[in-house]
Amino acid sequence: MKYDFKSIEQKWQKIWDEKDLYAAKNDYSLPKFYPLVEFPYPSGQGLHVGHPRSYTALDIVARKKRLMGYNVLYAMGWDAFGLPTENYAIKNHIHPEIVTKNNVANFKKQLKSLGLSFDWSREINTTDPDYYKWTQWIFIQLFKKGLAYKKEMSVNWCTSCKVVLANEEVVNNACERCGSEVVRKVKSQWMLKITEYAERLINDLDEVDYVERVKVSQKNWIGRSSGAEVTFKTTAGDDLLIYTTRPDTLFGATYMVISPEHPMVDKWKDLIGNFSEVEKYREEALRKSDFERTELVKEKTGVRLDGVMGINPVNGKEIPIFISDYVLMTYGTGAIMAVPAHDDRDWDFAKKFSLPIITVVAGGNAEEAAYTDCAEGEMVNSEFLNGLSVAEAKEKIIAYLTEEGIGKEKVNYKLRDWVFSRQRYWGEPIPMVNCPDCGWVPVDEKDLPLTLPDVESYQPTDNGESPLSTIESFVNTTCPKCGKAATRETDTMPQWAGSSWYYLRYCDPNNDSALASKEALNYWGPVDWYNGGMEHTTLHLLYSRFWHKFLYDIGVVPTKEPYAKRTSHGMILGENGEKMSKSRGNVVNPDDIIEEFGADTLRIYEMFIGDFEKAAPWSVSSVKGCKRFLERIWSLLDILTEGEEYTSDLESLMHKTIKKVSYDIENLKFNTAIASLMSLLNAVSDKGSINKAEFKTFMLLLNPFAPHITEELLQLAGFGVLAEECKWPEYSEEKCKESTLVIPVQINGKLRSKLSVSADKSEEDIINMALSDEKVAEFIAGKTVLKKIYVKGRLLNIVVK
RNA sequence: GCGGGUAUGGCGGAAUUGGCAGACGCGUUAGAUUCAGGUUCUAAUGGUCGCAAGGCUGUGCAGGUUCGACCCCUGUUACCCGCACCA
Repeated sequence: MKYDFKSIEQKWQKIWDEKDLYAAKNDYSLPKFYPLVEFPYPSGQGLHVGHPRSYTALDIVARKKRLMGYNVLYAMGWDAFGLPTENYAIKNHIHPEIVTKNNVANFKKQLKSLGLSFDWSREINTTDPDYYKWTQWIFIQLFKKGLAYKKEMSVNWCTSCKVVLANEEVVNNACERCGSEVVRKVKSQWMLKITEYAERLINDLDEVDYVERVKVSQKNWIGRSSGAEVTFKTTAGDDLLIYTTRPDTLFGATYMVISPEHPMVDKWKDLIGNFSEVEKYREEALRKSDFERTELVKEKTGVRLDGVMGINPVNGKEIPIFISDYVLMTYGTGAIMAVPAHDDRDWDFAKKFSLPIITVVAGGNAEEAAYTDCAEGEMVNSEFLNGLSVAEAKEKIIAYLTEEGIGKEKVNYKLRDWVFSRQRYWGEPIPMVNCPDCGWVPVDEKDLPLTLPDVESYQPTDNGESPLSTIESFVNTTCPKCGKAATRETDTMPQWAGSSWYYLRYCDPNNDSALASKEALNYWGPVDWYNGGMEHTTLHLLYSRFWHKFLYDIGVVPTKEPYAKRTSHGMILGENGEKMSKSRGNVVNPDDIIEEFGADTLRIYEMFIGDFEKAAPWSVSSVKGCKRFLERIWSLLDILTEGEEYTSDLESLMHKTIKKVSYDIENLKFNTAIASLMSLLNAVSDKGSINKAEFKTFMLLLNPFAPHITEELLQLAGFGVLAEECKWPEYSEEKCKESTLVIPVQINGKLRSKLSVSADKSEEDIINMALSDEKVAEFIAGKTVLKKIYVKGRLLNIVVK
């Protein structure tokens, strides 16, 4: 009989669907397991072969856990708001809702053809008003707690998308999505105060099981540094507040630098002798993009403010003040003290402007370079700090500054607040009303969802306002508080909003009185295992952790962290080793692979392709190899014999394979799990027969990877049950052991012989056997045996001279 | 520049975490089956010397620790990813 994958896969997908086999049970007494994969943006291009890598991996975990008796919630949905859909709608004059609907239908068909065991009854869509009702509800809660606020600010404006971008979405001063130039523009924006959670977002990483590189990138993104804020007096009378991570070096501060945007520059206009020069520099700096600023990294620029001097608070010395674009208004206080002896940037700057360099930590050579890595050094030239270590000096100076009232310990973060407004149509309307008397008032919660109005044109306006601003019936409303005429906010939310809490909705997707019931959240939360791409490890992960923590604070969710475990898969590259893209012409369409080789082959291949966490290039011939493996599995039917127990020559291998596959699935080592199943197949082929007990175990081990063919084979072999009704095979540690061992014998670390011994032989026996072994004897003849090292069951090394 | 990572056959990758390097798969070669192509089967396959038994050598490079190093330490090179003067 031929392996007809097409009809087999269709048959079983239909059966699974009809039996609703993978629906998570609402029986909260069962042990639960909640795996999660990032829900896709349903783009017009359809599924990419990268998607199934993640989905199949956790599908394997989900299927295994079900066989182990867990109640598993594995669900899928659509992160469907977003620019590409809107742009497509504008271009083709089709409502984004229709575009979304079509794309979703296509994605769903594709996902189903992969045989993924999603609970489709829990499907969600961020553009569904029943869903975004709760996205809006969360926003209102944030507003009520003072975590959403409006701010007039200079924002990144994409000249092509005509939209404000978050800092995080700007890459090299170009728009992350379209690559166009980004310029600065002042707008009033809704902001979310994620910075208030910075400390907890770092600290609570200790409580979760994330792969290390993900933790590191979260920490770097938040960027905590601890130091001190110090007040410097000036000859102008005004104070300058600076931030430093090295307050211990205060005696080495020989000048100050403030950001060109610093408000004092204007305030001192009349005092500054060279103001026209200063103004010119400032204009240049403002015009420069961040990218240009970075390109100038080698050469420091700046202008001294003539007529104003800073005063070092610890020794009263007057020091010059400069403006320079290497100091950013957006970080710290926008002003620094410069210690050229112990900071590279300050050193470069001091050299260029011939400023004094005072060493305050002994050990370096201030003439050649800044001595920055000086934690071990001893303080010098620092009056009451002399002789102390850097750490002691830090402590003492902070105590001194605090006592004198001129400074205090201070922690800073690179993390900035989240720009939450988008001037686009295809997003969740921000549910706020601007009342001339009451100010910003949230829409009454009972009036949620505030739905997107139906419009003709989604074109963004040239002045940068949202398309919603042109719809009077939407804009004009009454104040929910006082009832007077008022206007609505017309900006919409960013795509990150809907994806920040979707995993909560899966727990209870149809609830219309809460985002999910308490019982459901208590039972399912937190997500046990979340897998996704490395590209989402800073933004999406950080935003959703922030929202989750907020929801925890207001008593909505029971856990501090949303995801107990987070892993990341590597990218699938084109056959040429480059990133898959249309322009490179190396895109592989999963539909074609399924059509030609079948879903099981695609699943096996994507899991076998290499280290799950690393990028791997596509290879058509390897796909064929995986198909060949399944063909050989299929022909096991021809050599199937009766038998209720494992046969003695396969018993140990069966147990070892169960152990290996079980371990590997839990540890992201799908490639070696498959390799061990291939080895088992080779052993069975060599033997020429497989009995029913062995066959059943084999099929169950393979089932999570290749569910269709294994269901079919189990049925054909007369088991007559769904894999789902079976138990995951168990192994015994005792039976993994072989009765005879092969002990390699080394002489001076070089392999010289191998001994085949029964497993119960003692160390002494083995050494004696080795010494009388022909080859060993040859190599030790005429030499003195110095040492015999025996590693139990592993190896024997004889050291001779 | 900073942070993280990687380097193993012709290719993708294994190596129980200091104990037989190259599992498993692809590719290649030879043979069998086939009218032929494909499929399937059998065998070989890091390099090198050798008719062979076997020897030597081999995990980016240079050292070191160890009975023993792909694995640990020091230095170095190349590449990939992230961040961009964060005081």
